[in-house]
Amino acid sequence: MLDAKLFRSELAETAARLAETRGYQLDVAKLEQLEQRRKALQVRTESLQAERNSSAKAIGKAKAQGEDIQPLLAAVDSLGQELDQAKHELNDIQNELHEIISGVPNLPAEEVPLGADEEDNQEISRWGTPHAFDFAAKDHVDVAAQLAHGMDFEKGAKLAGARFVVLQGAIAQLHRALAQFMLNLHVNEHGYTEAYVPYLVNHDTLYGTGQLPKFGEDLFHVQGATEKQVPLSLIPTAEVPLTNLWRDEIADEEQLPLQYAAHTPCFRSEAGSHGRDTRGLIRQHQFDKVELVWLVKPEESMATLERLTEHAERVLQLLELPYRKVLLCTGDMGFGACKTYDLEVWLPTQETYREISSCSNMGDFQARRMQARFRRKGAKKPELMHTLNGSGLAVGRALVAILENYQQADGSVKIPTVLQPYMGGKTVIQP
RNA sequence: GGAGAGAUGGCAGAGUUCGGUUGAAUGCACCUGACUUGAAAUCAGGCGUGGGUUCACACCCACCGGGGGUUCGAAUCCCUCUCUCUCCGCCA
Repeated sequence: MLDAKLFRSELAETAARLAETRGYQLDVAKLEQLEQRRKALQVRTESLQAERNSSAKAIGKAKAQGEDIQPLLAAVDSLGQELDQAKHELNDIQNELHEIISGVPNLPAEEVPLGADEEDNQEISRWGTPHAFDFAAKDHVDVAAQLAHGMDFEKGAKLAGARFVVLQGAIAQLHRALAQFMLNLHVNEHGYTEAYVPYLVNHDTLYGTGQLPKFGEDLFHVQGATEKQVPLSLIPTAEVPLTNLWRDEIADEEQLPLQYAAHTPCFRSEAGSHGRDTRGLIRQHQFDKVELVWLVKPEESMATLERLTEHAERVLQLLELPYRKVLLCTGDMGFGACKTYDLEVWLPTQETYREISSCSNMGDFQARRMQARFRRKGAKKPELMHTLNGSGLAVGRALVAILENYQQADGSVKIPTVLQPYMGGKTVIQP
């Protein structure tokens, strides 16, 4: 959420910037009108409340002294009704304002290139050289099909439906090895605190990181056995629980920066992507991810984004997977981000780079929703933190990349050196 | 699953019986000043969060787990939800 003050004192500029960067049309006239009414109503409501408070005190005093309070009661007779009405009107307006404002995306950082979609993203760097195959390279589905136990989409469909998979044998083990390797790397070498978190979260938590109210249809919602139980939702990423660890908290300055890493499954309804990436493991309703989250002081967030991205890159480098780093343009960034790097891994059969990590600085956008704050030493007022998150990496897509990049002519798949200790020393998965 | 107790400011902990000047006693922690060579101890003062009006000074409003209700007035009474703790049962 953007600072409400932007919608009051700098409405025109904010609207122009949102249109320029995000193609987001802010209804300026409506906001102005609502804001005007809000102001009048709030002043009126609060002065009625002040009046009620002082009357109530006067009545209390008179009663204590044994005076007749009937005339005083008569004097405030109509006040209650008036106040009720003013409160309701104010409440309606504020709800309306909040609904509009909480649906406005974050403003991109200055240095983010202007653009409408992924066409305008900026390639920053490339690492590694795509392997030249002297045989016809297969995609990960076909590679896996040749192995003793593979990737079983039919079983996935039987058990749950489309976009679910069952992994078995060496592939399942490789999948686990990847997650373990990543988490160990970040915890042991990059300073992250390992966290185990709930996979089901409440609506306040989802609001905090920006999934609600606007993107509820991207999630799986879970209702307990009784109507009375509070509704929960499956996390679409560990960013949600990790970042919300500091919702409604005030940290001491010395506690920052905070950095968390967690390996969790992620659940996405993929409501808007019917027909996209239907083959293989690329786009599933359930996938595993190692997520990295930072909570920092505002002045440190941009430098932290670089570090966070390097940590994700390090995973690809150690796995020896060719990738490129892309700076997303204003139009392609997520709702809450002010700057995002995507890491894209090389997939030989698609002859293209596919997203495997997304690292974002959310600025104070989530922190404001969550009221995640810190207090500088000696300062009276708490300040909003900045939050960042990045995948380090998506486990399923990393598995895809390995199967495709490490396949050999005989149908076997080499195991990347760094994963071999996690595979009982095995160096290759045989057909 | 059954029975009971509880949720108050950074922490601890009064207030809830019998609603009234209580944004909330007291202690600890913390900050500022005095004393001191320095520190400790002591003394004095300060010390929650969010929001609104205002150039500002300042003033006002809301908040005692969440939501709703009763009332001129609710931390205090009623309803409801959530969470925590104790005992029994069950369970990975």
